[in-house]
Amino acid sequence: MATRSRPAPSTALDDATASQLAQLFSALSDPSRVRILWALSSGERNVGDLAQRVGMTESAVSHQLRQLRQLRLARARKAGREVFYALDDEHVMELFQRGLEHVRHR
Amino acid sequence: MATRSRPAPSTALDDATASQLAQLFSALSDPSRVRILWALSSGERNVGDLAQRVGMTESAVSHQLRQLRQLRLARARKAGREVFYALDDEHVMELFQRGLEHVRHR
DNA sequence: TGAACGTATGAACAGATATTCATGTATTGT
DNA sequence: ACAATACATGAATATCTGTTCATACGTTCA
Repeated sequence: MATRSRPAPSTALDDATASQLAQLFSALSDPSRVRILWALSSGERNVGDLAQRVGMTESAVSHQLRQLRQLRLARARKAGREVFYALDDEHVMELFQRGLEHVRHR
Repeated sequence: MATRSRPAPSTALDDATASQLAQLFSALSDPSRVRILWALSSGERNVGDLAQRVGMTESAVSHQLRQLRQLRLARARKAGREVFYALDDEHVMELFQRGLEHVRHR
């Protein structure tokens, strides 16, 4: 059996990249946003729907969604007077899965 | 080609788990901690060494290391008057890799 | 056109967080 | 025993962050 190799960062991490990484994880560092993103994992949702699911006011949800949009974690699609939000890519859920492994594995 | 399936959370996310997830990501949401953890990825380091590498005071590093210890992201090994820190498991670097994919992929 | 609806936005406030500074504790060397 | 070293800790402070509240904007319906 081969030795289990590390993920191997191999290279140095410059300040800018460290900040970008931190910013990304920062978007996932709040329970409300985690629940919003999780709710989006099952498909598009509009703001009111999200607000109801996560138990927040629409305003609070809207504020958080803006942040998620800016970090390209969620994207918006306008339809009439509603705005449907969706995950922008699969990375978020992958991060959640990894995170859950750590949390559950204590 | 088969349809690319989602990571599929499948189940609901209770508040406690959402908070735990958020707490984990919160530990990775600061540039200083990111750099500390990254420095640890190449092996054990003592506090002074870390402080020098990331350009922080030993006190500041020590404060952050406590947090990382409490969240089981880093562990300490005392040797004489030095304390060597190391990553507590591989999950962190896996999360960093995924995070970098997102950051670099825009 | 006017009212109702869905969402966004800005200001304000409360709570969280990172760093600094001063000090404390344990260990080593003389 | 004393001084120096390595690290930890608590308090204080400045900054950041999430929510609320009031309000504004765009859309639909009557």
